[in-house]
Amino acid sequence: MPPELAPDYYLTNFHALLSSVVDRYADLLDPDEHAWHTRFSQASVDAQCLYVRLLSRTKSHFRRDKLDYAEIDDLAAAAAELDKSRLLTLDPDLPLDEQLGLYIKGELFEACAKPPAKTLSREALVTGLIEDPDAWAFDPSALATHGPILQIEGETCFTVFRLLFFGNLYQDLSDFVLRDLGLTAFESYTVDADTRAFHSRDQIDAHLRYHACRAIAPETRALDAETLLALHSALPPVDGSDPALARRVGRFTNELARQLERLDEPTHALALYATTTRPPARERRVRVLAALGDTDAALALCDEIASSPLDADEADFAHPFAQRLLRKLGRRGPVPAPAKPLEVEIELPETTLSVEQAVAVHLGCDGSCHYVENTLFTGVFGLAFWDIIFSPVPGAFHNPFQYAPADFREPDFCTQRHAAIADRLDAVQTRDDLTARVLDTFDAKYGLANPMTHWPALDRDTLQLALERIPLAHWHAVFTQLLSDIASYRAGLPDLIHFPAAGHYELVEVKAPGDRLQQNQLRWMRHFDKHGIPHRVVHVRWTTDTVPA
DNA sequence: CAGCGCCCAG
DNA sequence: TTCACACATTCAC
DNA sequence: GAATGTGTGTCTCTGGGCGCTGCC
Ligand SMILES: [Mn+2]
Ligand SMILES: [Mn+2]
Repeated sequence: MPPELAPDYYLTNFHALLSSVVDRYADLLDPDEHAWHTRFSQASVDAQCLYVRLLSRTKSHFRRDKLDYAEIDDLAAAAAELDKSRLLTLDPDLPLDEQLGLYIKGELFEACAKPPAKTLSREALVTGLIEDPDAWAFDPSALATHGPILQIEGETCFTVFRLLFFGNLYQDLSDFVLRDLGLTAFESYTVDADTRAFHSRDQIDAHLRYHACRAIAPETRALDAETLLALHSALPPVDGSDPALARRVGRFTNELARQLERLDEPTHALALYATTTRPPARERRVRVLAALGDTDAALALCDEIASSPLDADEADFAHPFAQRLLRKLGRRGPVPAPAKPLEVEIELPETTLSVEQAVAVHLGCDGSCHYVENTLFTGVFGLAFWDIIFSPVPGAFHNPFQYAPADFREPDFCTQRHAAIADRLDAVQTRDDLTARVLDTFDAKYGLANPMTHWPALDRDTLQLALERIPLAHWHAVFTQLLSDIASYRAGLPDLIHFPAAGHYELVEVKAPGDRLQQNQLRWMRHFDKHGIPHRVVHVRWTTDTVPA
């Protein structure tokens, strides 16, 4: 049973957000934002309530006759007050399409003296009204009888406050509610009061510009070349001082450039890719250069990537691609095939289960077999290093609603915590050490949001069995690889873990007919080979029903 | 009137 | 604020 | 075999109301 919230819960949360931002960032707020904050603070409680209610909703315009909040006594008075303090605008001039959006289909029909057939869809009705309002003798004043329209003001100010509070724009006031209802739980790390996430107004504006660009084009697949280039030039410049923004801008740039490739604009795509180092920008540049026939440039860039790869994908890409390119020119011999993992084939009757589950059932006849994919090893990793992940490194935690430290996705996340990580690896000398730490953390932290352990997918008994069967050296080898590049190695782990009745264990990657090993799966298997971690690929062949029933 | 998608509240 | 994986298609060798 | 695109399940918290569509 969820706890009950106070009737003014949302106002309390809003105040908490505002004062946190003003306390921390007063010097970075612009005059508009200060004035907005002052006007809100001076409003009556009823007016504040109404304002926060409306600010929490997705649209910007509301019909007053549709609003009804139990805790607001005189809604009309509150609206009038907000209008006076310019936090709302009563009856704004609205473009017809936005105005029509506030009324249901029946009301729109009633506003037409000569309405079309009722079978007309809402969409067609609205389109028709916009194209030719006179055709159906549409009378806008008939809509006004439903009462005044409220337009919310100051949304952009609140956007800035949200950005400063959360560090992003996808979290909002509902995060407070979800926490207070116990629906999400965050680790109680120490929030860093001394290190600010934003250091200058320019930095804030850069984030806002990025988010504005992103908001214009949620689907880059639909855009033409001109729009893609315009969007790119509208993006804020990035330098090394704001890696979080650089990551987002880089990601978006790659998306724009990839679409330019699809539109057969390779030169423009190259230019965009060249503005970011975020993978796979360099890999895409190599491919585009190769396709354009500029082999020398492609090879040079391959060398650059190979000598300083930014992630595992880059490392795996550069050399083989360069070899293929050379071979095409007849400059080198064939590429030696990389070592192949142990592969076996089994025959199973078709089932309604997924192929992974079918094989799990089959192998489970001997001992037990579990469909864990990435969840087991990443989950144990998260538990073994839990306190280090949430350790109060300067600038890691800015608000109580983070599932991970701010720098978790940065390449230097581990180097920043290197000493603690090395100590932990050192301190875990026996399998019992590891088991105790992992299970204790599992019990103590169960359900808390975190970046590595996906609770619903992690079964405690399976976890315990894995800790009993997998030697410490193997855990170490997996942890070390994850630590080398968390983003690249958090995926690609085998589908199943098999615990035969006789003891030991084996990791099993299942492949249905037509499916093949992916790059990240091969990468892990190379690592398993190196460390003697038992694994195999099971290819399934479906039994052909030759015997009639 | 069932089914859907969207929006909202807590 | 997706992401990870499987599966389909196309092309080239 | 390589590359690309697409689909699916899983995430975000969940139940309820509303507006709309389409079928009977
Ligand atoms: Mn899988
Ligand atoms: Mn598989």
